[in-house]
Amino acid sequence: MEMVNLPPRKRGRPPKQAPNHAGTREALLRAGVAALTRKGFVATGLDEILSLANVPKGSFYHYFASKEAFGSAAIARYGAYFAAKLDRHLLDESLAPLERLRAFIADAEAGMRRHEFRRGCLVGNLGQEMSALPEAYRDQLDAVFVDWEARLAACLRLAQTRGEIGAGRDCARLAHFFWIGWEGAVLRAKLRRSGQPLRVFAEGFFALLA
Amino acid sequence: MEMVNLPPRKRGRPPKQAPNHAGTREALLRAGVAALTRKGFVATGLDEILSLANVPKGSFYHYFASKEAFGSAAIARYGAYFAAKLDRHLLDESLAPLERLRAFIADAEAGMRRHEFRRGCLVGNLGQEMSALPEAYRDQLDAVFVDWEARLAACLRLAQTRGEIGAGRDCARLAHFFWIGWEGAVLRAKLRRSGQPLRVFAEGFFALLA
DNA sequence: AATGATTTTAGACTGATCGTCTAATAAATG
DNA sequence: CATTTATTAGACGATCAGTCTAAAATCATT
Repeated sequence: MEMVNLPPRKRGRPPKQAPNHAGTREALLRAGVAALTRKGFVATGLDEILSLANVPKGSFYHYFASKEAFGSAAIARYGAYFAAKLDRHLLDESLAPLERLRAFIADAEAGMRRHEFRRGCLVGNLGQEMSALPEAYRDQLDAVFVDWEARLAACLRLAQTRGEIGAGRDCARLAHFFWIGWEGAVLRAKLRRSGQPLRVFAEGFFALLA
Repeated sequence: MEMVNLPPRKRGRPPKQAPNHAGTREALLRAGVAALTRKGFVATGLDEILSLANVPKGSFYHYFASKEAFGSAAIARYGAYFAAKLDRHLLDESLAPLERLRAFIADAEAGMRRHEFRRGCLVGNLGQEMSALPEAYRDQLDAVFVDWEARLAACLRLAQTRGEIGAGRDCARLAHFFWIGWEGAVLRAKLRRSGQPLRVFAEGFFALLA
């Protein structure tokens, strides 16, 4: 865990000088993302997030209007965090395009292994729970997938111009295919506590490109 | 919904002659499978299952030791129900092997559409929730996947003997790949309320076989 | 420096809902 | 008629998301 035991929060208005400013809100979001990535929305209680972040309940409702609003912020945070991770690999000019994708996949597996395959994908988790969630999450979750797909599609198109993928292939569709299956692989990896499903899916995907 | 408004249950031992309510346990399981398929384990309250099945709360704990035991029975029930559905298609000798798989996929999509894409796969749902579930579910859920994979692998091997799949391919691995990705496709179909992700994944899978 | 406004934390409290359990009831059994 | 077996009614304590009041620490104004 990234326990960050900061000095205990003090009551009252914080000093303007100390850039501790957004610290509490940040800590809540970090703890929330971790919890939602592991257990999903419904199974995660506020108290759990609170004690994980070492923040009292009164603060939570100062920074967020409701659990629903908090979840929405957590989705946005995770989507952006993951998009950055994607770009770090997919725009890495020191590698050939498809090698970048492989690097991302290896990174993702390492990340899951680091947490003993107890954490999955926040977006996948909440997508699965959608029937029990605020309807407003639907479009937000879908938009995150669309964003990730666009980043992957760009990388695939680059691979295409370099002849690593046949000229006739629809890269947007391949990217769509990838994320559909990838979420299934993450689910299965969590169930089996193993990176093998990730590798099986990746191998199949690359075979499909060839 | 399959509402079955029977006469209200009476207290005490039921008369042997009138087995009108011999199906209490059945009704609970049916309602439970429907609820778990839609909302997963954590988000499904007992009261919801109870009112859906028109069964009083006291009865629940007569037939099941706990919610955990009930969930386990629901997994078994769903696994068997789905295996039967799989066999109905994959063993259909009036079709070529790969056409059988296509028939199953079309059936599954029709099933999801019938419920407006609000229900997904019970095993996928609970797999995703695993971090918040009784640890005993893990092996049970995995075993269901292994079973489904074996049935698909047999069908693929048959296709292989008829030349529909290249002789060098590992059918067990292909079947594994299929179920990994299929669960992702179901997840996505539920999120988008559309059968398109199912078709995109299926198309990719068949392209992989060719 | 004194005052009042602003921002944040403390944590008890509420009503709803959760899973579980005990006692009561009704038929079967001998 | 007494006992056993099968089933249900509803109470129970725990926990949930969310609210509210008050206290505390700083800022802004003078």
